[in-house]
Amino acid sequence: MTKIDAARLWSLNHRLLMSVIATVAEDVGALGLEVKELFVLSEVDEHPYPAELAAALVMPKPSMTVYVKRLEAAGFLRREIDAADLRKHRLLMTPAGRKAMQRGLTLLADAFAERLGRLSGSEQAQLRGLLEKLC
Amino acid sequence: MTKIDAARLWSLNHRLLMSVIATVAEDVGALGLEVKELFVLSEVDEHPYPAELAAALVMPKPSMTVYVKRLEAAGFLRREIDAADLRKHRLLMTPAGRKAMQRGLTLLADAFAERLGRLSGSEQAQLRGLLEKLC
DNA sequence: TTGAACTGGTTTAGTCTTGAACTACCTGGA
DNA sequence: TCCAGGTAGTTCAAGACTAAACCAGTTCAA
Repeated sequence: MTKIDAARLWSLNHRLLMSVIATVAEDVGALGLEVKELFVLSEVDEHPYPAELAAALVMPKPSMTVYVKRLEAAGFLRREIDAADLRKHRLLMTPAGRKAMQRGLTLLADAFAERLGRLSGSEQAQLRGLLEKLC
Repeated sequence: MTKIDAARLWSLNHRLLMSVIATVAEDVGALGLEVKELFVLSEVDEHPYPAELAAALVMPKPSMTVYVKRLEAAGFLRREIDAADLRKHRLLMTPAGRKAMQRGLTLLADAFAERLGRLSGSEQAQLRGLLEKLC
């Protein structure tokens, strides 16, 4: 694969993601969530601290402050001081947050699945394996 | 593949792309280009009008106005009125623009290739085939 | 214990992005 | 010909984003 081919591959991939986001933005918004907020929510269980989340999602810390604040105001997230390190804010998803997250992820998955539908089952499994190696 | 799996797959893919962008941002900037401007440049040959470009790259028209203006000011692009339709601005890449584009794409490809290096040659070919079906 | 260096999170201030409204132009039907 | 409805591109104001500076709490070597 030449270098320009790799860039082309990258660009195809990028366009795919952007168009899936554009497709679901409105329906996700109806849940009271922005798409980026949905991504944040979806990683809270695995990365329960803002700084960790920011690193995991490749976004600056101040942006995370904003998202967490909005998610908290919307009742999707609670935060409590970590007893072991008083600088840290441990994030906890509320039941409403979990529900919104699951609905949002379903919307995203449906839109993506519509694209994925162009692949056979075994091709989908292949793709999954390849992407996991890349991440 | 369940719906949540598809969302997971999507999220893996998204994180991969964002981290590749973050990696190359500085070096691409040294060429006098933002990463998004690089994407714009790379599609100019195929979509020589701003509205077309905006649609192809899944971005709003006003953003395209800004990018085109910057690329023009940087000497990477020229624009001329389309004789057949005076509303249209036909975009033409300058030699400097083409050079910057090629260098930028190489940087992007290198960063992506570093990730791709985790895959065997046949796996890379598989990935390419799968993404082409999806786009 | 002290304090220098570090880390988590927030604030601020300035930049970037984009929805809505606009101008200029095109098209097709009366 | 004329005009109503549509498209290309821009402008502007408002909202989103983030780099830099900051505060609070932690760590660890002296």
